[in-house]
Amino acid sequence: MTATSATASPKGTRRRRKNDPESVRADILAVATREFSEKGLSGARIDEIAEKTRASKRMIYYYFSDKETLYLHTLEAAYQKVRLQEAELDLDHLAPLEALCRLVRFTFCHHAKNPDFIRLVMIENIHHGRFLAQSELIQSLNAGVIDVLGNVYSRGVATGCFREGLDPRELHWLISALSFFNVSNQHTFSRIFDWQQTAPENQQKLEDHVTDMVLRYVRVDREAP
Amino acid sequence: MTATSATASPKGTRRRRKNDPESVRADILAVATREFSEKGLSGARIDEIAEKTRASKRMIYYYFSDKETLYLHTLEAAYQKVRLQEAELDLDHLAPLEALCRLVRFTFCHHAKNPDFIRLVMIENIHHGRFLAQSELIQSLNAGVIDVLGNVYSRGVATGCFREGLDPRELHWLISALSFFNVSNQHTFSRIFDWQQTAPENQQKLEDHVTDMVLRYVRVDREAP
DNA sequence: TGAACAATGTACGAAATGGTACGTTCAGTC
DNA sequence: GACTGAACGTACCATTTCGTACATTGTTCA
Repeated sequence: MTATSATASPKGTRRRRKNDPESVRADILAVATREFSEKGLSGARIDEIAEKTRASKRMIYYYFSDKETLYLHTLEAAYQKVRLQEAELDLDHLAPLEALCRLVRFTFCHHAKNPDFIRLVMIENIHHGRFLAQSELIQSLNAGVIDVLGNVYSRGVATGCFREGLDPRELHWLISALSFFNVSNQHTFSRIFDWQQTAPENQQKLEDHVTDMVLRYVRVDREAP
Repeated sequence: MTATSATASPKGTRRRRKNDPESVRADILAVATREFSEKGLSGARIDEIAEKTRASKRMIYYYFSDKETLYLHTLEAAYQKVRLQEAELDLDHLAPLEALCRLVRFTFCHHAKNPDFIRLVMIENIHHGRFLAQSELIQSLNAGVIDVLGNVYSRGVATGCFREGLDPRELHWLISALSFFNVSNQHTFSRIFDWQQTAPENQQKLEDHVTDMVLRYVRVDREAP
């Protein structure tokens, strides 16, 4: 257990400040993530972030220079977090078909479980990806994702259960699209079509659809009997 | 030809104001659409919209009360415009398979051609669809979309070329997801995977993938020879 | 022609907002 | 213990930004 709240102090004693740079920085980043992902770059307010932090506004500028830099760090931290989670997925010991099935289901659920991240990516796209463009960190983080899928795919082609000629990057695009949209457009879609998209039973349906759709697309046409 | 710019006047003559409420309103809405879709609700500035308009800031408030109401009207107008374009699609005279193919390709291209609309929908989702929820207009506009797809689908089931048991609404969800993502995430995807997604040849590839994927999903499994 | 109302221009106000100046306290080093 | 740089608090500033008050011009209709 590390040093905690500086406000907790022996009663009556004049409260002494306790320096804890690491946790202050982390706290700011956590609050900023919530605020930016909720309200966007222009919608989020530095003053509000400051209020919700244990630290003060001064500290935000001390560690992050300005609003846009704070946003960039938020984005980077978010990518780092999700890619770390994804790295836990181990597909090498599975047969290609099962591996792909597992990968798709994981991607779908993983997106659904990280709406903050999805929203940050949406917001970054609204800004034409100009912050992401500044970050070599994010670029490098994501290179591996395609390789994982590429391995599964080529194993499947070798085994004869997957069609030839598909590009892993395009395949990843298809899987991402279906998983991303599930989170990004849940509000408009639910309201327009009067459909509780986020209800567990509907989420299950969609996950099955998406998985099934991808597998049907990649699998070889049914072999003649 | 209707009344035009009030700035054009016989030389030397003291410029007289010409009232043209319809076009002023339309002009404001057009500029607001660009600004909101580019920068979001909180990012767009009323003053900037006013500057880019032939009218003045006063007029914005005169016709649209406040910023949020202007945004709502922008959103409604955008939905109206795209649904009108979609209504031109006539599928009844086509065989189910061709009709579905045509519908998917149309949806994909239509999204690609209307990035402003897509961005507004993204922005609306960032706001949890709370403005869309206020608009009965938008709700009613979209009801028909499912019916069109539903008709094609049931015709296909009747003909025996489509599988049974699929829900038109869920089918629409899948088609939307693939078409929407193509526009909404083009920036991050292009940058992260170093892939010119918007290049014509890649757009063609994606359109083919998406169409093929949907058709494979809906078609009956290959009939035994 | 002249009310009466709709449409428009100009200038301004109050609050919000990003950012900073300046001073104080903490923690490690000689 | 004195010194130094990092870590932090408070108060403040300049600008932006939404919105409005007030005056003026256009248009329609009796």
